[in-house]
Amino acid sequence: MHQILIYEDNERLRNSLELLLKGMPNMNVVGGFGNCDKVIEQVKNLVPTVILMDIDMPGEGGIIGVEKVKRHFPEVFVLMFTVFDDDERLMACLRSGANGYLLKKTSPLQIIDAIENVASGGAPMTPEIARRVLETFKVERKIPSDLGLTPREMQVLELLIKGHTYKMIAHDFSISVETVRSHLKNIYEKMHVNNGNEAVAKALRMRLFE
Amino acid sequence: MHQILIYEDNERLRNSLELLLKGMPNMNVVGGFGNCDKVIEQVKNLVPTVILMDIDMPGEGGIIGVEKVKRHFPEVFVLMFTVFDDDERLMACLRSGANGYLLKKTSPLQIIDAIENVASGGAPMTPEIARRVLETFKVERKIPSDLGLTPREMQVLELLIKGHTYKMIAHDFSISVETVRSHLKNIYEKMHVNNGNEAVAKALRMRLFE
DNA sequence: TCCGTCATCCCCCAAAAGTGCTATTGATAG
DNA sequence: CTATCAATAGCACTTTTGGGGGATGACGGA
Repeated sequence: MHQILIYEDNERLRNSLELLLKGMPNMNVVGGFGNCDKVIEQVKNLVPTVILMDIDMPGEGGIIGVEKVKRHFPEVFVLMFTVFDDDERLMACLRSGANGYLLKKTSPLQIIDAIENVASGGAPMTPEIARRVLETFKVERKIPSDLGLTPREMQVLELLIKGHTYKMIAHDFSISVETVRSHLKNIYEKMHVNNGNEAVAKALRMRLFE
Repeated sequence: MHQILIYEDNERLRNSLELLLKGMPNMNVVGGFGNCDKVIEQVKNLVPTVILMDIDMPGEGGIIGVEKVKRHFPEVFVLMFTVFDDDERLMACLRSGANGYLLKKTSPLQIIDAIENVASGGAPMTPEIARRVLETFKVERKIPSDLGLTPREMQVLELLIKGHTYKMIAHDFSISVETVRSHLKNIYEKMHVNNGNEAVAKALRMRLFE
């Protein structure tokens, strides 16, 4: 039996949802609210297993809502339910740990499906959303920007990032400090930076290391 | 009519797939191979619209395969199809631009579905895969880890990351170098690091700045 | 009011880093 | 065979950094 809590500011829609879900034999709607202002208390009291969460609500919206819920009750499944489909909000919800993301044009049948799905550990998304999530991965792929650093230079840079001094680096590789110096000079030149701090920042931002 | 190309080293499975897909009125299997060694040529000659791609194959596997295909023919949909479900490989495929990811335990019906889905711009994933993709997002979420840095200290650290020297920072804020020094000392202590490079790396890794 | 924190400033001093040169060796590519 | 390049090393010199002190005024909470 799924215990469902609904956050949706449009009363008519909220009522429709309640009706829809109550019509299912294995679903129980434990509550419905128009904003997330008291979401923590409400979840504590009503102990839902799945939350249907609208994004755009007066007062605290669904993005703050999912954050709060997931921070305090990570075991509760949160299913975002919204008309919005901009990447900004989508990513914000996903980062906050939303378990699924439905667009409001989703059919009632699919909503039921999604609830079953999320409750059994899945992550329901409309194909459209899934596509955009994958798109993000591609975008996140960092250009294998080639600075032309030699293998040795990469090793030296790596230790520099770890906070090692020239002396320590020299010792680690059993080479002279002067050599480390030389490598660093070349590294700085290739990276177009003037000191270690900048090089470290640039290297990490380019995802040369992680 | 979907033009389908199959990469799968298990011949029996490959034949089953061909049979299955050929049984559909709107699908045409244009070819099937046991590895990706000549994937570029093959795609060029057979002009598929959708590729079913196994990951583990002798010679060039599916990960190299999807990379090649997506680099040369970004418009062709690639559907990974594998027994492997480790995060490593999954992410590698997604980053390379795979359009969907199916586990081999997926039912024939779902495979048909997935092909239709991917061809219409969706991103079919098993619920299990979708869950893990979302999981990745959560992990990537930055924890607002609190080092207890004061506002001023944050400003100083920010400039340090930009590669500014103490002197430049002092000038930027119209304060003395000694003050910058003091701030940095406090910053290093709070961050438990011993020098600027380490501080820069730690700050960026903690996503204190971006 | 007193205590803690923040931001500011100062001194000293040693260690580390950065700059500009040169130079040798071995491997590799043309 | 030569030219290039990676890796090694050195030296001289300046600037920057880090660690150890200590001090002041302002502000805010207990």
